[in-house]
Amino acid sequence: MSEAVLQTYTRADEAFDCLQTAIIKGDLVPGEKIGEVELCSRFNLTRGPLREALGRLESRGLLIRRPHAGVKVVSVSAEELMELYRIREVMEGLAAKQAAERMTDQEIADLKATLDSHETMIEQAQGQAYYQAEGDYDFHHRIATGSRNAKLAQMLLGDLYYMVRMYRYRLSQSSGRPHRALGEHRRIAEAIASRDGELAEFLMKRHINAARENIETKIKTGTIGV
Amino acid sequence: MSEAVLQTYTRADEAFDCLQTAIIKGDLVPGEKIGEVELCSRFNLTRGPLREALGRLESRGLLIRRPHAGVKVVSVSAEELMELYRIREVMEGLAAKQAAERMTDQEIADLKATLDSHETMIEQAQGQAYYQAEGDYDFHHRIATGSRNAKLAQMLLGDLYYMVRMYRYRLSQSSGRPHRALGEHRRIAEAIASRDGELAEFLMKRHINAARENIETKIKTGTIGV
DNA sequence: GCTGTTTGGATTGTTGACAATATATGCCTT
DNA sequence: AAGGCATATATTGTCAACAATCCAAACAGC
Repeated sequence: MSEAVLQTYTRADEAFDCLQTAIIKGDLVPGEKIGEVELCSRFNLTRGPLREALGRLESRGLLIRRPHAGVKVVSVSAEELMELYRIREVMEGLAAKQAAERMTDQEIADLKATLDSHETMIEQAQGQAYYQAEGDYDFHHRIATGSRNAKLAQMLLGDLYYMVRMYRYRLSQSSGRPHRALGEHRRIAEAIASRDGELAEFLMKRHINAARENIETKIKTGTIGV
Repeated sequence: MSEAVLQTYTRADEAFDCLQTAIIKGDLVPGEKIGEVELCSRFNLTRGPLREALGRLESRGLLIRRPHAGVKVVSVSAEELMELYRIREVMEGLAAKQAAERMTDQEIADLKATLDSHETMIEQAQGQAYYQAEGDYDFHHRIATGSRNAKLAQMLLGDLYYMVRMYRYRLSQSSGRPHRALGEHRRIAEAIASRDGELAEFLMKRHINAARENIETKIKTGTIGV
């Protein structure tokens, strides 16, 4: 949670984080119109920083704001979630390719260590969806930053992942295929370790596509609903 | 410029547009620290809407804002421009693929008409870089929206294109290969018209990659500088 | 009884003033 | 004379009040 060098943490940042997590966790239900003053009293903020945070959130597409008509959290649909995964597929494929070319040996070692701890977490806390999700997020996070592509990492970490996590909370944990996902993660890490960019890209794209299909079938079979 | 249904246009939006175009056009030089009050007097704004706009711009990565230390426009590098094109390659490839699957016949006809007018523009105004750039932007814009992928279109049109256009203005027009680009555009349009998604994706990726290489060689040979 | 208008209330957008913080200058110490 | 520290200024972050706008309910007209 706490970053290394934490410059003066302004109220607007606080508001931004609060609202973002609230949206992701579903505390702010989508579609419902919500007033600024209520948000202020709910998060102990004033309207100045709040409005700045709202502007940022709107720019990131997490909420819609019509002038003089209030804000509302974006309503979600299964199709849009699928579209998000299609974007992730190509972007994370690129990230994996560039990571294979540019990651340092140390970063690769850390990546593998992450997978080890992830494995023990899965064994110990079976079905503890939260840790699985966090481990999955950590893996993809490392590859995104390892791509050495600032804009790519920004778009993945700053936009897409928050969106996906929002859906995830709403679906009360999606994947539920920890072992298979872990195996796929390992193979991606191996491809990166052997500096095989094309293979890493291919495996990553297939990995995300599999996750997408997994969710799609669950939605279609009615296992989970949106 | 003027959109069809223009909801009440708030000052913050105005500030956002002003600053964005100023950044893209280079009126705000990168790296230079600039104060809020100066920005206000320069664009006839007050600090409230200005700050909101600054938040949005920062969220989009066009400027960096350190608390109590002012804002500065992102400084650009040739490598970052190359990274942008790599992102464009995969994302627009996806857009082309989905556009081939989802565009209406009317949209495809419009796309082809766009290319026709683009051709006449190139013939009439040889070397008029501005129109070439606009035509190119129009083509890619149509495909992005035609993908029926809201988030993809938002990321392309809302983030990447502004970045690329910023660099473009700074390089005082890049491509300079209108005929070849037009031919590539036509082949992409044909692939979309024949509903061949994979081909459209392949051609689009190659098209953007070629543009990237074109700029890269120009930078390396010193034809243009950043 | 229904539609169109009008008025009232509430909410958002905006403004200006106040407080907190970082940078820069000058002084003191070594 | 050079470096570090303290102060001072200027700039940003924050706050509370004002003005503009939209939504809803009530009333009049058909």
